[in-house]
Amino acid sequence: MVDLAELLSRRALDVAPQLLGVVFAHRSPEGVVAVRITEVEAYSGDGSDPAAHTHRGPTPRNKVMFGPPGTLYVYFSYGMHWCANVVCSPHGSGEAVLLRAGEVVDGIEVARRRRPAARRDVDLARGPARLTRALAITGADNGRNLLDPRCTMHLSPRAPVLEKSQVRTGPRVGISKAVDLPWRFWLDVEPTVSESRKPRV
DNA sequence: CCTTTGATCATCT
DNA sequence: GATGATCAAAGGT
Repeated sequence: MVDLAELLSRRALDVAPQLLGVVFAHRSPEGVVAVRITEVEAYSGDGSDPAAHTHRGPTPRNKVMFGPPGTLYVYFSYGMHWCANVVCSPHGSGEAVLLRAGEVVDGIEVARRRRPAARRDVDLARGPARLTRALAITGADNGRNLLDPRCTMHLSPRAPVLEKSQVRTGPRVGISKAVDLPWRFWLDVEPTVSESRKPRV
């Protein structure tokens, strides 16, 4: 429905729900793995979001988050995991959307090999670090731009039309500041989003 | 189903 | 020196 470059030219809070249903594909020597995004979180760079990595200004780690829209911001978490964000607009504002979960829609055999601990296929990319592992995203990919046609990773150029009732919102996960802001978005009736993380309304 | 705990280290204070 | 945008295994209910 919406052109990708145009979509990413908006604020993270607007971009986040519109990334739901978009397919993230990564081709590598092992083959292509593609994931349909089912859960995201917005991190705002306007100073209103103390949970954002950019809240205290640029550092060596977060500098790519201040880059142009479409940049992939990948950071190392809890001493062993990678998590991936898509940088939003305006350029330099430090806004991004964290990719939290998805459904593997292509390359499932490769994804299973990368995620041997997953007991069920819905667990392959359920969780931000599981998603990066299924897609083989690491710190080496930090700073790549998804809008660059030469990039081995890309988002499907058009987002699907979603029923408004399909998009749910709630608090973000795993943070200690701004815990009440409802800036997490996910697709309802989604087995790739943990039931315990779907607050009742 | 749920809760607890260990793993493991870059980053920032 | 403490924290953290996490995960998986283990044990309890």
